[in-house]
Amino acid sequence: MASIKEVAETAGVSTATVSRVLSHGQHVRPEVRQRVMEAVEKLHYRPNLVARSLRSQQSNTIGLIVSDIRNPFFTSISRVVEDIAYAQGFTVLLCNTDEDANKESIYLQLMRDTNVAGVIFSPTRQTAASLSQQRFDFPIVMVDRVVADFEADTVLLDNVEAAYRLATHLINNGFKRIGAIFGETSSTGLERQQGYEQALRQHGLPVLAEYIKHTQPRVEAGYAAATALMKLPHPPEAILTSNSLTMEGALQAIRAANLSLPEDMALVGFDETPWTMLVQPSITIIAQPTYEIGKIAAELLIQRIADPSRPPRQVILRGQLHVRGSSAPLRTGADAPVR
Amino acid sequence: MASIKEVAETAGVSTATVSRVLSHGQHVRPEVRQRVMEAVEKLHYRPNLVARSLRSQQSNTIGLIVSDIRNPFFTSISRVVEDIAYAQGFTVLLCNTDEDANKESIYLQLMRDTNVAGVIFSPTRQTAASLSQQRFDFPIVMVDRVVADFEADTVLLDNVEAAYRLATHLINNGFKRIGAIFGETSSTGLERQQGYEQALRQHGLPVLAEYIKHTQPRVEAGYAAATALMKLPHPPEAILTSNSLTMEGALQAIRAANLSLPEDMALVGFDETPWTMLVQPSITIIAQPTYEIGKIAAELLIQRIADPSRPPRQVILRGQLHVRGSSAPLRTGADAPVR
DNA sequence: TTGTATGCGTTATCAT
DNA sequence: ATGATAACGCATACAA
Repeated sequence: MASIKEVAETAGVSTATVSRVLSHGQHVRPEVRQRVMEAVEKLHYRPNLVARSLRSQQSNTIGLIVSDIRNPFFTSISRVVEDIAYAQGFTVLLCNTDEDANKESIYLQLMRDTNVAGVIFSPTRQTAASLSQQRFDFPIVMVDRVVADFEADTVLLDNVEAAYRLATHLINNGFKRIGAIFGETSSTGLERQQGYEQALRQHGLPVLAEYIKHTQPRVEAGYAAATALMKLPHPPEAILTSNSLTMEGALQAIRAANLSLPEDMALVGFDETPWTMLVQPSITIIAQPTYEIGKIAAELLIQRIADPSRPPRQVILRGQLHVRGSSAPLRTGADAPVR
Repeated sequence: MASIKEVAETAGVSTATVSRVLSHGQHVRPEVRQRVMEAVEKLHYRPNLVARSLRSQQSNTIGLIVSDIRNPFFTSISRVVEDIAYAQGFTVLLCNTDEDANKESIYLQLMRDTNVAGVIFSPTRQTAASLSQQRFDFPIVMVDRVVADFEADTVLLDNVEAAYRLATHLINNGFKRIGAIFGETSSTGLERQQGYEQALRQHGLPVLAEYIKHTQPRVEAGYAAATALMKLPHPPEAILTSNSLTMEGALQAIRAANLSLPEDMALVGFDETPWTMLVQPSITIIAQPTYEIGKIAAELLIQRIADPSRPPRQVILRGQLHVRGSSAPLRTGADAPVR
């Protein structure tokens, strides 16, 4: 690979001039610029980004730290982030943490070592709690999850409201005993639990500890939790899940238990996935505006990279409730179907 | 951030010694090493990876270039690749190309500029055709798709065989008029078409051009193609799709047309996704060993980074046929269900 | 075993 | 407007 030095030589100028031409392009005669460009063409010269980064103390890489790219929510976020990054000349370092605080810490370290321009991060509660005591020399945008006492741009769903709406929908459709499965590792799970409890209380329904499960955001965990719920002496009539992975597990469990949806067990959850509309009945969900979330997060980050002094913003988006068959009203009395 | 120079000073040694301690750790007295380590601790020193990369002319970053991370196949591959990379001290640069040769070329350029250690690449046919005329100063492992006249480690499914098996399964179950939707941008689509045609011919069935659609690997494309197939004067009895995205679209189209699966229209395809087992009837598919594919690709790459002279390997894996309800035998005559 | 000095490929400062 | 040169942080050849 040709270096800037060789370009300078074949163009008959100094490396400084070549650099000027290629960077800002100011203060250089058109004729000289021409010669430089020709040399660049001829040698197929490409600036070495590593050297440039070392010298300029900045880079065009942004880190994306999420728990698992296979979670449809993060799959979608990742795609958008990469899109925006690409459009703005940035490149994306992908990091999966599996909700492991240790891995989060290691990746955060890596971000320092590698001199990234900034990071988009969806931290565990554990990491979120310790973040305020740390200093970073790059901006971090929090996505999906909140971090207390930490000045950072943040993009969130209004989780309390969304879960409240979801639970209220169930209640309005006649469900009274509503089990729930929340993520235990993230602030998101906590907030959604709040919304769920709010809805119950407001409608005079009891909040039962045995109806509330906390799990990792994983299919198997959802399956296990739903199974446990169904095995209760007095099982719930509906299950509310807080992410698509546990929702998937819960659906599998309901099927495995040979219960019919929604007569024997209703099911609602978060996140639009390919299958919520393909299964029958289709699943009632709160769709998160993943495109918007990712887009805003990436844009906030890139803005802050450009202007580190800009005051942090917190963007809170609203989910969209899609009412579908899995939570259809319970029919009782005369028009109830024969079981 | 403390630099190696500061560490050297506070430890009372030269930067060379610090570097030695931190790199191989050879040829240095235990006592001195101790002093250095203490200084490192005290200053919270971390080596600057950019500087290290510039100096050593290598890096710990590998590029992953795929068409779309949202394609479940690539989602899965990406996760495994990142896992293996992490375990081996590498980091992953994620690149989506949208089957766009231009974007592929840009990303390949970026890989050069950024001095990556290697790349895992799933190229379009267009790029694959021009790759043999290019030189890269980093190893590339091809995944999912073949590249002619290019010496590179490659990890593939036996696509011809898999599609052959899938089509044969349909034929054995009594389906004679089998439509198909193949990806038009990749070698994979072509190979699967071969297997499909082989199966038809071998069973004395005609290969009809109007039954074969070529599309982008996208849900909407699958929907459109399946719809076109169903609108044919003499529509097929079954549709074979070559990836999960078009399969999803095809299923939507079949539902929209109010046809019942598999009586009015059978459906089979590639790739295990959450929903193939959740929809009813569940979908017959060839499951690709995505974990294995990603793992082997990452391992081959890392091996080659360590030993560039190792002869290239081509690993061809076999898909697994999961027979499910969407391709259940056609019943005719006495035991046919009332329509 | 340890230190000195050089260079990796840029960009930026300071002359000219 | 252009060039010489230093510096970014590190690793290594060579000398001691």
